[in-house]
This record gives sequence, C-alpha cells and structure tokens, in this order.
Amino acid sequence: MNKYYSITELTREFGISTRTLRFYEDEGLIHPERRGRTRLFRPADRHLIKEILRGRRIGFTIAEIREIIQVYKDPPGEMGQLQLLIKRVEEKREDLRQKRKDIEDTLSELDNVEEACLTRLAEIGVGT
Amino acid sequence: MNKYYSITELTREFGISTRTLRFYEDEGLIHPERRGRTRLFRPADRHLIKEILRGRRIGFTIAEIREIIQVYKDPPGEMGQLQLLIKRVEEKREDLRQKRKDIEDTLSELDNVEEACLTRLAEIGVGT
DNA sequence: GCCGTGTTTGACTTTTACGTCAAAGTCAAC
DNA sequence: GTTGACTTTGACGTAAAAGTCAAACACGGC
Repeated sequence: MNKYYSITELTREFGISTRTLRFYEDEGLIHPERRGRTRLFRPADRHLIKEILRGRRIGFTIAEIREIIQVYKDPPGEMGQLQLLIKRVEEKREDLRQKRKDIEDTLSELDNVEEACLTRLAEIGVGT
Repeated sequence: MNKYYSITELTREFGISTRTLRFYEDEGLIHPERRGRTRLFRPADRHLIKEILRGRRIGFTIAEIREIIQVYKDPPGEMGQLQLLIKRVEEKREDLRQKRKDIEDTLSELDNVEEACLTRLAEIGVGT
C-alpha cells in the first residue's frame, strides 16, 4: 500500500501536462516527495491536485488557491487574522453566488438557443 | 429619450476601464455609434456590455463571447451548421453544469471554513 | 482665452498560466 | 549495451486580456 503516482500517471488522469504540475510545485501549491530527483506523488498529493483543478475551473487564480491551501494547512490563531479571514471568506462566497447565478442564467439562455435550433431544424426537415 | 451613455458613465457603472470597452470594440463585440470621433453608447450597447461581462465572469473567452453574439445576431440557416451549433451548445452546457457543481462544492467548503473560524473565535473570546 | 474634464488613437508593457524545446539523467527490457 | 519510455532542470516563448502612457482633439464654464 501507500501507493505512489508518477507524474505522467497524474497528467493522464487529469488531462494536464507535466509542465502544469511542475508549475504548481514551483508556485508552492504541491510538494511531492522525491526519490533522487524524480517526483513521487502520494494519494494526498493527488487529492490536492484535484482540488487545485477545481479551483482553477471556477476561476481562482494561483494566488487565491495558494491562500486557501495555506489556510487549511495552517489556520490563523490570532483574532484579527481570524476576523480578516472571515471577511475574505464572505467576499468569496458572494462572488461565487454571483457566478452561480450567472451560470444559471446562461444555462437557461442556452436552453432557449437549443430549442430555437431544434424548431428551425424541424422546419427545414419538414420543408424538404 | 433614446438616451446615449458616455464611455465613462459605463465604465463607472460597471467598474471597468475605458481601455476595456475600447478593447471590446476592437474585438468586434460592440459597435457604439459615433458623433465625430466620440463613442456614443445606446441602451442596447449597455445591455450587450452587461452580457459580455456576465460571460467574462463565468470564464468565457472573448472568442466564445463573440461567437455567442454572432449566433444571436445572425443565426445559422443551414442544417449542418445548426447541428454543429446544437452540439457546441450541449458541450457548453455540460461545462457549465460542472462549473456549477464545482461552485456548490466550494461554497459548502467555505461554510465549513467560516464555521471553524467562528468556533475558534468563540474559544478565544471565552478564554480571554 | 484658457481650465478642467472627458475623449481619442496608437504604441508599448504587463500579468497569468502555462507551452515548447534542449540537453541530460534513469531505468527496465530486449 | 543500446533502445525506448520516462523524467529532470532551465531557458525562452506565447496567448489572452487588458494596463499604462503620450500626444492631441472637444467643449462647457468662468
């Protein structure tokens, strides 16, 4: 047990390049082990990469992702820091709620587009 | 009636720069009128800008936004084009559904973070 | 008549998130 | 013992989406 993943295993699984993983390491997002110079990824690394990619999909920057990881790794103990964090979390949530609404609006718009397409297709199909 | 908006009016309303609007015009997303060299934005332009910004928020590229605008302005009449469009719409929808899920997952994670913060704050508050 | 504010074009710069390529090391397999 | 698959670092390149800056035009108010 205690499996290791190679870098290409993960790039294949997630559809990313080795450059991307190297970049994430350079940026301090992940810290795979090494055997010699070769990177060895543990399940925890793999899981973290998954979360990084999720963050990426919803538009977080590398800096934001790093910050989130930081909070998990080493939550602030001081009161001012905590209050600041709460404020920033609240802002992010507002942001995400807006984005969710944007997505829902766009989804219904796409519904309409598709319907219009299908109607038009039916017309053409009948006409010919 | 038939109001015109100045460029700064719109940049202020939407929190963007004039450069951004000029950029969108260069990219063919908007086509404000002119009085001499000065751009005059009509309500329809303003509305379109709103939609462009919504597209931007959910991660559409300029090219994608342009394509969407194009479809609205001049929907395809040919069958193959229509079928292609339907396929692309379906892909986009899948993409957006994934994004929505990502957002929802992240929102609940943020709930947890905030709760942890509040708990921690309460502990500190009681302890001192 | 000039001041402040707004606007224009054009050119150059910046940031983010990687892509691409070169040169070299590792290691199992044949 | 060399081929082939994989990996490393380092350096340079790139695409998207603006930011920044300069020089000049527009115009209402005082």
